[in-house]
Amino acid sequence: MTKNTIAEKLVTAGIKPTRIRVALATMLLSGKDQHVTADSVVSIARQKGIRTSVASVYNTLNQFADCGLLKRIIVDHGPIFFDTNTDNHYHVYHENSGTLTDLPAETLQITGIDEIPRTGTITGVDVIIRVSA
Amino acid sequence: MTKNTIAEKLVTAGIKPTRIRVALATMLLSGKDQHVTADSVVSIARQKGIRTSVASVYNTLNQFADCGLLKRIIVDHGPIFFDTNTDNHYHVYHENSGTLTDLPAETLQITGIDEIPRTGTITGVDVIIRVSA
DNA sequence: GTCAGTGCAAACCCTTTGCAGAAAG
DNA sequence: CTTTCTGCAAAGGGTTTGCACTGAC
Repeated sequence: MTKNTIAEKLVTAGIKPTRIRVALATMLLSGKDQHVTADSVVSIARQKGIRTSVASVYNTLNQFADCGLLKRIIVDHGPIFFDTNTDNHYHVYHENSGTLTDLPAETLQITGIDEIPRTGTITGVDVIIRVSA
Repeated sequence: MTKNTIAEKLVTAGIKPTRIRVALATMLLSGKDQHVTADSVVSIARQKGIRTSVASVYNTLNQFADCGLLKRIIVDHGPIFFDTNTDNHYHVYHENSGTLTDLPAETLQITGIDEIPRTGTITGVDVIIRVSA
């Protein structure tokens, strides 16, 4: 049942629901919001008995991100975080632990974005609040 | 004259004004605001006849950033940008060209930061508006 | 049987590090 | 002379790529 809706979600996003894609989508897209790295996904997948590789995980995560099922978050030059919450929202980065937490869009009010000088369309507004203990 | 004030600026920041440090500081801190990468600094420096190496440029830029003379900007997994404008401000990232432009702090009004749930102190608020042609 | 998907290993880019030589006081 | 700085080359971390194998229709 869940598997069906996950597979459908992939099809709707324009991705063929293959074995690992469904496996990773089930891991990532059917539970609660989480921030994962490619490495953590490989570990979790293997714990669950899913046989896969780093390359396939990167391929899959990038496909998911490219079609809007995941959001990429860049906080520093370390690993890229993938956010399963694709709603418009912001992030708090805890520098000591290297972890992220979500900040719902309502928490911050940002005005003036429409007035910025630009050519083209805005594809994203990334806000990261860095905190240190 | 300029050299003296640059050297003094380094001393004030707690850095001993050595040959490349003064050379790079002169390149970066005495003109107008710019966004550079380690690689671009090496190129520019060599064009100006300054003999240096990638390692020294990284060392120097990191020292400058650590003591507040430059700001690091992370936009993606590519090279780190160093911003010579250390005032509180935000950025527009032009995805097609891979370039950054500044957005003065007054351009955006962000309210609600004080109310976010956190432990510790806020060490930075990074805002990157991504635009694509 | 065909063709996309997968996994391994190697390549890749950017950054940092180890160490010997150079420079500054 | 001593100590720090510099530069080269090698190592390092994270991601992507090339290519043969697998698996689904």
